[in-house]
Amino acid sequence: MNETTTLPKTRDAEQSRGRILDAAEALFLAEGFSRTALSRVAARAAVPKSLIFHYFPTKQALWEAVKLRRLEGFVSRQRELFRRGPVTIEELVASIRDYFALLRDDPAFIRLCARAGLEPGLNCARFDPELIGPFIARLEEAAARGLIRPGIEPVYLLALIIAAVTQWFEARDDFANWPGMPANATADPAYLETIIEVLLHGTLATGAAR
Amino acid sequence: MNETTTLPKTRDAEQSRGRILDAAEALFLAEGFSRTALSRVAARAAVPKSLIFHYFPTKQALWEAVKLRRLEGFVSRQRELFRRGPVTIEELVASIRDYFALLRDDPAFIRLCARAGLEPGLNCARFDPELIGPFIARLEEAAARGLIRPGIEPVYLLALIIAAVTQWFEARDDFANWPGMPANATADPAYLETIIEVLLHGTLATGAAR
DNA sequence: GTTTTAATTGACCGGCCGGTCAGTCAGTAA
DNA sequence: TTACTGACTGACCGGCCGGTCAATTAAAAC
Repeated sequence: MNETTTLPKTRDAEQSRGRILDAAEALFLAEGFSRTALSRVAARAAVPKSLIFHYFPTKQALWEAVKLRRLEGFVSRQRELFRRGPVTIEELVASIRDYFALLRDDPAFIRLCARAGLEPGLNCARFDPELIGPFIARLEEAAARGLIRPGIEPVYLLALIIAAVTQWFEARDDFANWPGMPANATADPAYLETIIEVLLHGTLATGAAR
Repeated sequence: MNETTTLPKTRDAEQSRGRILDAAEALFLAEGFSRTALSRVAARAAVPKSLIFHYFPTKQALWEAVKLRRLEGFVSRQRELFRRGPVTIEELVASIRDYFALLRDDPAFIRLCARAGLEPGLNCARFDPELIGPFIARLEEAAARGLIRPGIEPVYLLALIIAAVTQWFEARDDFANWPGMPANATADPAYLETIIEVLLHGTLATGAAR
């Protein structure tokens, strides 16, 4: 009967705020912004609804806060990953693997990107130009060194790489219905190896193949 | 003053239904399902709100009808396109070009896929297994004939191709912000040619390159 | 011309939901 | 003790929105 044991007895603003954000993130990602009633967010966070308005002026602001929190984590990891662009073939391959793992290990982020992309304003899928710029520059450098076959523009090559990885996770459930497509656990690495194989052989100048 | 001239005086069920579907599609795609009030759909279609319920039992049913109508058109064209899988290299390239053009010329469909993909139920991006099956079979045939380099599984290759094309249009606006990325009109064909180049050279067995 | 059918209309409703507000309560510093 | 701050609460509201209904009218069937 006494359910107050689960509730935090001590007043802890940070924790309360965090609980609200957790609940909101879960519900927003599961059912979308408009279909999530703040009353349900409050229920899930085990706080009265009005407490939400104590921390966030409006429902929209709560959504922004949710996005911001997720985005910060992702961007920092992404930045870490992309800071040094690839110079050698091995580094290029490693970058692809890292990015693949980044998305694979954070499935909620994919859904958040998809939801956010439909709305005006912040778009999580967007890479910072400062982030993507150096990466492209390194690719152009590699092209100048004759590593990449002439005629292949680095911008589009990078777009292709990112598209190949991103779309895999966005449409994984569709692909899963294809005849001959195994379960995720085995399809993930198989797809990764395949695209690396294709991209490398399709990109590298003849003679530079590993 | 007299604005009834724009309204259809004659009773035409099919036309009324069509107007409602048109208005609903435009608003649903622009703002999403939950955020679109039926009153606004009615206003845009220039019919009383209750007429919507004459044709569609519920708001959800209206959304399903919108999806179905778009999907039918797309699927029939897609089916037409994919019926005969590629046998020669030229046909494979032609398939990629066709699919690219299909998405490029129907931007609303992309957004519909994105919106629908977030909801349980019908998923537009999904290809029929009966549609994808023969296509994969042809690719496997080509692999058996030694046209495709060994070690490349046709399932993943096809996933890569579709991912490359689909994601380009889903994230075009993000890519547009990259340094060195031209406007859509010029980026579209350039990207298409690049991915064809990469995919072909990455896929074909040595000696089979065009 | 009469009957039947179906398209069309506007008035109306009940419930839900974002947001408000007037306060209470727990910690804290003097 | 007291005064004060800010976290916290629950009751409440106004409006919007999906959905209903009874009535009306144009077309079709006879």
